[in-house]
Amino acid sequence: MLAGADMSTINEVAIMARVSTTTVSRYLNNRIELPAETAARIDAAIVALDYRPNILAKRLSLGRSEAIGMMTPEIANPFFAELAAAVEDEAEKHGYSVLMSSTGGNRERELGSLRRLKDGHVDGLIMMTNRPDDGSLAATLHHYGHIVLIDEDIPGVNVPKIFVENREGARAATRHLVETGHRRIAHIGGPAKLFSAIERLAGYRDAMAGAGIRVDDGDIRQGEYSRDFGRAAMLDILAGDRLPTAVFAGSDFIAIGIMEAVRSKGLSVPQDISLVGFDDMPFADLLAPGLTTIRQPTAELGRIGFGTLKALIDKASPPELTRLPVALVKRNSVASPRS
Amino acid sequence: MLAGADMSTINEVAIMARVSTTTVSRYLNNRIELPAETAARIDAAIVALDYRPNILAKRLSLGRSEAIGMMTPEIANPFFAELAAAVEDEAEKHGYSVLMSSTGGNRERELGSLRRLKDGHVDGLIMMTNRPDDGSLAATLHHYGHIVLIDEDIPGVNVPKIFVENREGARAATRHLVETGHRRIAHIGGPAKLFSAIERLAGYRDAMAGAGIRVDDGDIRQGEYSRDFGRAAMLDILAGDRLPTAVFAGSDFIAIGIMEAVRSKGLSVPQDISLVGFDDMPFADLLAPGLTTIRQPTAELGRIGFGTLKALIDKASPPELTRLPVALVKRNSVASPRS
DNA sequence: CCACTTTACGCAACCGCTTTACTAGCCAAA
DNA sequence: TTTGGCTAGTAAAGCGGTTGCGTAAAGTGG
Repeated sequence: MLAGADMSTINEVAIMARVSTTTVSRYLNNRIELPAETAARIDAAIVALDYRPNILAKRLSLGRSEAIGMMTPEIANPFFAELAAAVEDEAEKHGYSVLMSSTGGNRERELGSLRRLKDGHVDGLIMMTNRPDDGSLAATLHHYGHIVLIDEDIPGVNVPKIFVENREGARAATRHLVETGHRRIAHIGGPAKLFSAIERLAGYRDAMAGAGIRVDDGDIRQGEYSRDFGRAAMLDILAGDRLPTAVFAGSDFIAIGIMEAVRSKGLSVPQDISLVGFDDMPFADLLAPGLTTIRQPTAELGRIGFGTLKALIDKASPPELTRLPVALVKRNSVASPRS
Repeated sequence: MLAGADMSTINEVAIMARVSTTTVSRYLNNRIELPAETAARIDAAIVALDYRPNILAKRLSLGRSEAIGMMTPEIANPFFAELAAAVEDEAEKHGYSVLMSSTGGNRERELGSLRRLKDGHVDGLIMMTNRPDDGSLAATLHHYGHIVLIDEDIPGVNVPKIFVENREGARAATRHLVETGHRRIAHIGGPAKLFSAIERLAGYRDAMAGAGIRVDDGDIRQGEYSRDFGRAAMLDILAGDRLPTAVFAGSDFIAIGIMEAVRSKGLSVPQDISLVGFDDMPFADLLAPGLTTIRQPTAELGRIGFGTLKALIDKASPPELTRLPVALVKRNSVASPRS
């Protein structure tokens, strides 16, 4: 049975219930109170006809699509996938559908996503990005409504934003290494211009300063949040003379690269090098050793993201900025330094 | 600028171009050929007014939503995420949106997904499942149109299906172990009633038979496609007396569990136990050692899945069954057995 | 020059729901 | 008796497209 085939309409319900379509519509949308008897007749008609409102008509009439868009750089990234699942879950509860769109960091596709918003495919958009904006996105965004930024900032954009406590998390990660006895701790982090990477670096510096340790700038490397960069940066560090005994990685992907580099030199984690990551990707505990890392409240991020967007759509005024706490997850990639 | 705010309509375009809306509509949908001059007037009006058709109106008028649904058990599973990305990519090219819905294997949510199809939220549905159906889903599905089954079968359902060569892949995996010198090869696979697991087991038996090796039924374990089951099953095997020198795992998740079990007994992969997985999950090469496994053509599965669904929607007759080839990916989890 | 075919469009109904503006009927208070 | 205020609805105009019929004007063959 295909939609539209022999679906009954609100009009048929009205006729059978001996009222007008207006009444049925109002009744169904709780915009009127009817005497029990009338209501019962309508209910009966609905059941008898197996009536379900034609959502396409409803949308046109209301001018709303009852769908939101979700733009991620890469849906195949487990972090985004988990986030997406949470958003979808929450959206469903409120009668919204979710249109995914992974841009692969492609400007064209990002604009395509925005066009869908403009063209009314969706009522709002949850945006995620993973690379610094040159300002062009920020400039464009002003022309659109109902946008929420999640996880990563696009500076200069005036929309509600939801981030995690990057700085606090980085501080906790670094402090954990310090408390385990490490003094020489390197940091291999994300893009120097990327919001989250900046915050994480700051947190690292906080903790080092707090412990009274001077940071050698050669122990800080910034690049992509990727495994390849992690490997390359670590190899470079390992090629130096005075080696760190621990590394705080700006992401779990970077951490994996670091592990590879360490191993390739015949060293091992955590015996020779302790390692803390960031993100708690689903694979973090599949690794050997399990990766000690900072867990982001992914699902929470998604839920709150949707809630914020919905508030926007409903003309409420959600908070401009929400920060979500992170937590240190201890596994087996950290040990005391060899004395 | 919000959708609906001050968007111009087809009528305004018509007036400005001094034609009727009918003509504009037909022109835009290539249902009419107009003299160059008229066409130019319409084009000019469209540009001048920045006109873009109201998709909500179009959908109502056409009775189509120009969206498809995609139902996965778990979008956070990287395999599904990759598949989803491919589907979305292909759908976008054809002007379709994709509504994701991850059911978590929950019957309620599966039915919710189907309801969306019935209610016209979407024009078609790509279904994935990961557990045996008791027949109830199969029974329900007959009432719906435009459904394509992907990756995993629901027996008794009469819709186009797209699977990978499970049996052939399992055969290749097992043969690879045999060729590396193994004779005693265990198989820890998925649910005994699940289509893919059955096929993979058959492929394993094929290869063993082909090599003239008798299979001891105690070397075959069936359970969930999960890490936990893999670990438990492997521990059980390791607790026995005559140990296999290699294991063919029904999925990469199972393989990870196996690795853990092997390690927990002080043994190692591949020195003591060789291991081949199935799926080539993105994390397969993050592991140490890298997991030799069978790669599924995930993106292809998504692309063909969408193509097949679109054919269905367009009243074409897509093939009832499509099989996609798989390939052995050699990494470092297989070695010759100790002599 | 007439009948006939194209060419180039237009009229108006329709998709199914929402919503504004209005009313018929009844009761109570002045 | 009139005025006013409920209660329980209704009629009809959208929302912005698509499309089955039609038709006037121009071209064409005989």
